[in-house]
Amino acid sequence: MRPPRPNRYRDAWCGELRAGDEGSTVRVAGWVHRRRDHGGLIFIDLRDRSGLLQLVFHPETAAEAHALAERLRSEHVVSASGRVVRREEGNVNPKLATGEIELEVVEVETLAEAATPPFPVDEESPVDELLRLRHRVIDLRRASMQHAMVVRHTVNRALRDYLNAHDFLEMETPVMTRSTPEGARDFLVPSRMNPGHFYALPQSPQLFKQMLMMAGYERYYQIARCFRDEDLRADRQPEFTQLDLEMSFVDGDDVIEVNEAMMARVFEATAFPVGPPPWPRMSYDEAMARYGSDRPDVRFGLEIEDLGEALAGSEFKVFSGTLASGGVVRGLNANAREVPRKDLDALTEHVRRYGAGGLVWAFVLEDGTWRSPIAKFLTEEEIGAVTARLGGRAGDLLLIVADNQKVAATALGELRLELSRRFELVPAGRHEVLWVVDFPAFEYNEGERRWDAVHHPFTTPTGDFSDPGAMRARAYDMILDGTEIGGGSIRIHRSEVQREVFRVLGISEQEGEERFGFLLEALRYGAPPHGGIAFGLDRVAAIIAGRDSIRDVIAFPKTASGADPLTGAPAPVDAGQLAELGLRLAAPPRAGEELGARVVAPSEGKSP
RNA sequence: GGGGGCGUAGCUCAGUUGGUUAGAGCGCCGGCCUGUCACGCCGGAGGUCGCGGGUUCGAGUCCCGUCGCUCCCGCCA
Repeated sequence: MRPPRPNRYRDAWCGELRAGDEGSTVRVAGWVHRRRDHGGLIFIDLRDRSGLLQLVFHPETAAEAHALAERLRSEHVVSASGRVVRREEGNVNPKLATGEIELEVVEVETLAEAATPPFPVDEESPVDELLRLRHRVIDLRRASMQHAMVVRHTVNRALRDYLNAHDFLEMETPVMTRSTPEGARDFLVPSRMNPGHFYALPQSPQLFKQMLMMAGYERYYQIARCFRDEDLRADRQPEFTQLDLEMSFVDGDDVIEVNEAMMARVFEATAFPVGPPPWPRMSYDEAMARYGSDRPDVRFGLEIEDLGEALAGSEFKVFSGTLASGGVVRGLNANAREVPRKDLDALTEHVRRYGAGGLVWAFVLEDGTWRSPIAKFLTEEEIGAVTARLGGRAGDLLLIVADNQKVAATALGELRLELSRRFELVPAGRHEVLWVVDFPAFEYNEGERRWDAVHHPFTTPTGDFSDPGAMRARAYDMILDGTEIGGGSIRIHRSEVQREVFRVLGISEQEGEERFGFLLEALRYGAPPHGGIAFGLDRVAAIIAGRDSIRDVIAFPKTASGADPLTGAPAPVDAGQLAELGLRLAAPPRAGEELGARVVAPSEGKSP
């Protein structure tokens, strides 16, 4: 960090003083991280954003400062001046960047006292996340949180640096808008001036950025807040941040190349170990077949193989019946490892969660036969063929699922991931980026009995509209370590194609006009071929910072129930506000005291 | 909407088969301590066992309900 502008509070950063500063007189300011009072000598670790610095208070040479230091407590805010001295041999603390020196304090001023924090500002013990969120200001002081925030900033800065240098314009789009349909539920904002009418918060700036292309802006980007009113997960928040970008007169290759260069810059800036682009591209079909997922984690093996050929003539009904009805039999080789019966049952339970009827397990024995509940139903040839297909050797555990194509793929894909967690199959420090391409354009929704867009309704499809299931989308996803971090496509730039897609999706002429009339109209006045992508910045930052939850890279996140324990949002509003908006509640709000925000307030009222 | 885990001191947790006055470490407060760095030593305070109901002579412990946190399925790119 650059030195601070000298003022009455400080002229140096705590964490940046070094042996070379020995002898200089400096003033530092920050929070009391720890105090070690020896009765005579007092040591205080002072913390600011740059790090820790040990202050020493000598009773003889600085009696007044020493007396004041006796009263200092954790998290008090102070400004202290003194002389930087080199520590004696043996007193050096190698764990501290500033460990070779310390500040011999001459004068200290308390700028603010602090109530005892509800939990320590250190990394030693885990703290309940609700408590961390309730006291987020304290939590954000911790070094690991500050690091996560810096990582996030570094990601943002690298993105902006790259895009600014490549003629992208940073442009803003409305947050109060008409719903842009990505399929999720919208957050709504009632309009006071238009009773009964609502704005929607954007699920993404999708249509606006397309219209910017139609307006001739060529290259656009935005770090955009997006909103989706759906149930949360560790990697999903009701509001989240996307890097959104769009380019005109481009093909998929153009977009992919720009984004590879951009993300390579991000990985470099954050010292995240990923190989240089170009990164591999894998078709959707291949990803589903080999990894059972459209966001394959390729950091470990355990690839899925099709066993249909090996079992084509099998008499075993579970296999023959599945194959006869158009299903598949697939499996993977979990390699040689001790897996007790209890764990096999747990793995079976795991695949059942994804719809599979069951899981067949088989241990390959020295003589090539199997120890397996189904061994007696298969011929020696079939066992040999399956073992060969899976590359099985003595001691290996083979796992097999028979089901329809989609269930078998998903179940085995999730089984792979579960095995990698259980047996820690991902090598430490290994990270892999790849693109998944050639997605199907449409997917048949059995429940609703209609076609859904796999990407979104504005993606250019290829193929014949008479057979939507066979059409492909000009779409691409960037996958990092088995997480989709970005997804984009070449958009539709001709209104007749857009109308055809709406027709496939069952959106009537009238409905299309009502919901997307503005887009269709813009298309009529000359739209350039264009395409772009959006990255989930929270996910990118979380992976790079090594965090399991995106909440750890968001300064003020919400809990899994969508509440903010810090501010108490969401909260009831008074009757007057509702009346102004022309709204009346169907049911009274639950008592505020019951909300998580108010339940835990352990140190309230405890002041210094 | 469904399933799993969790809820005991400020924090992190233990608490046996239901049994007297609910414990530990850290933190906090007080005392001692001049080279510590998660300082050390001595002493002390601190509890609506999430909340409500039930069973029981007796409930932190068993049952029912409920609230909250969290992970997952559904949902959601």
